[in-house]
Amino acid sequence: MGRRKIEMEMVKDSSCRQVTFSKRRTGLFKKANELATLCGAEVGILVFSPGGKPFSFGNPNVRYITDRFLRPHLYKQTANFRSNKHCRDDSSFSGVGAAERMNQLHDSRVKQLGDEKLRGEAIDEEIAKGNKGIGIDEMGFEELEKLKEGLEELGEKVKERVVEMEASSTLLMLSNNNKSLMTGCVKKRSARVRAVAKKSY
Amino acid sequence: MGRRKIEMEMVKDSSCRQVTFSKRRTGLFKKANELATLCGAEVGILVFSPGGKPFSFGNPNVRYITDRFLRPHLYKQTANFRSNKHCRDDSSFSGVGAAERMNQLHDSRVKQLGDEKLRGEAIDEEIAKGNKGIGIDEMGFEELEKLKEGLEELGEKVKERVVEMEASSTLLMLSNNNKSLMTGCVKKRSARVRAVAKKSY
DNA sequence: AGCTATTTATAATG
DNA sequence: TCATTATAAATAGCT
Repeated sequence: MGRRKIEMEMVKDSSCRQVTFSKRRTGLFKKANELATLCGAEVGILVFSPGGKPFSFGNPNVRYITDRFLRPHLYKQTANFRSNKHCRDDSSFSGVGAAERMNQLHDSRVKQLGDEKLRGEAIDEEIAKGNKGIGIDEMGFEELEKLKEGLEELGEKVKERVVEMEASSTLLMLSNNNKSLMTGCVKKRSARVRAVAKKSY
Repeated sequence: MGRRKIEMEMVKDSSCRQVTFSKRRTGLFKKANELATLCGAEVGILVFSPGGKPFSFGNPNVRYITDRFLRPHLYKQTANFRSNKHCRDDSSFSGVGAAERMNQLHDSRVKQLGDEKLRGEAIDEEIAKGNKGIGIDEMGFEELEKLKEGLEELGEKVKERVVEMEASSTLLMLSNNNKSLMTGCVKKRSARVRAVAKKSY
C-alpha cells in the first residue's frame, strides 16, 4: 500500500517505525469504526506502543467492550454467543513475519494459554487476599479515560502538568473506587458532588 | 475498496452485512497483526458481532492486553506512559442486527476459552467485598479542589467540554474515596499525590 | 505534517 | 459458501 512493498518484520529505523505506528494505528481505528458502522458490531481496540503508551478505540466504548468480554455473564447472550464459537486469534509477537506466525499459531497457542492461566491464577490470588482493591480496577479505566479526554483538550502548558499528575497514578487509584461508591455509602456524597460540580463548572 | 464505493452506514441487507462483517473483521485482525509486527506494538481487539458473538485478536494475547489496560498498576509504566496522553477514540454507536453465524478464516483455528466466565465471577465477588469501608475523606476533597483550580484556568471552551462529560462529578467522586484507599496498598500514593499536586498547581 | 505511486483490502460478481 | 477481479482505500517513501 505504499510506494514499495515492505517486509513484514519490525521496521528497523526507530523514526520510521514511529511514523508507521502512528499511520497504521490511525488506519486500524478507522477500519474498526467502519466495521462497527457498516455491520452494527461492537468493537474495542487496545494498543500499547513500543514505548508503552496506551491507545484505545471503542464502539460504543472500551469500557463496555472489555466488561462484556471479561464478564459475559452480565450481558444477555444471544443464540450465537451460546453457540460456543468464540473466535480467537492471539498471536505471540516475536519479530517473526505475519504469515510465518500464522502458521505457528496452533503450536504457540498452547503455551500462550498456559501463560494466561498462570497469570489468571496470580490475579485471583491477589483478589483473594483482598488487599488490592479490585473493584477499583473495574472502574478505573473508564474514569481515567474520561479525565484524560478532558485533559487532552487543554493547552500544551496546562496539559503537561495535569497529565503528570494523572500519570502519578493518583487519579487512577482514586477512580478505582467509583464502583464501590455507587453501591455503598454514596448517597449523601452524591448530593454534595452534584452541588459542588454545578457550582464549580 | 471494492467494485464500488459504499456509504458509511449500516449495510441494509442482512446477508451482505454478514459477509461484510466477516471480511472486514478478518481484515481488521490482519491489520492489527501487521501493526504489532512492524512496530513491536501490543494490540488487543475485541469484537461482538451484531448477534453477540465474540471475536478477539491479541498480541501477545487478549488477556495480557486487557489486564494491562484495566490494571495498569500491575505493569511497569514507561516514561512514555507517564508523559504522554492516552489517545482515545470511543465512538458512540448502537447497532442492532440479525443473529447470524460468523464463520471466516479464523474460525478454522478457533479456540474456545471457557474460563472467561469463571474469571468474571471471581471479579464480581471481589467487587462485592470491596464495597465495604468506603467513605468520604477530606484529603480527597482537597485534591479535588486543586484539580478544580487547575481546570478553572482553562478556556471556556474546554471548560464546557469538561462539564459535558461530567468530569467534575467524576473527580469529586473519585477524590471522595481517598480515605478508604489509604487503608490498603495506597499509602505511599498519598505522599506522592500531595507532592505532585502541589507541584502541578 | 502533506503528497503521490503503489500496494492492499474488499464490493460485486461468478 | 468460496474464488475472482475491478475498484476504492490505505500507506511507504519523500519533502
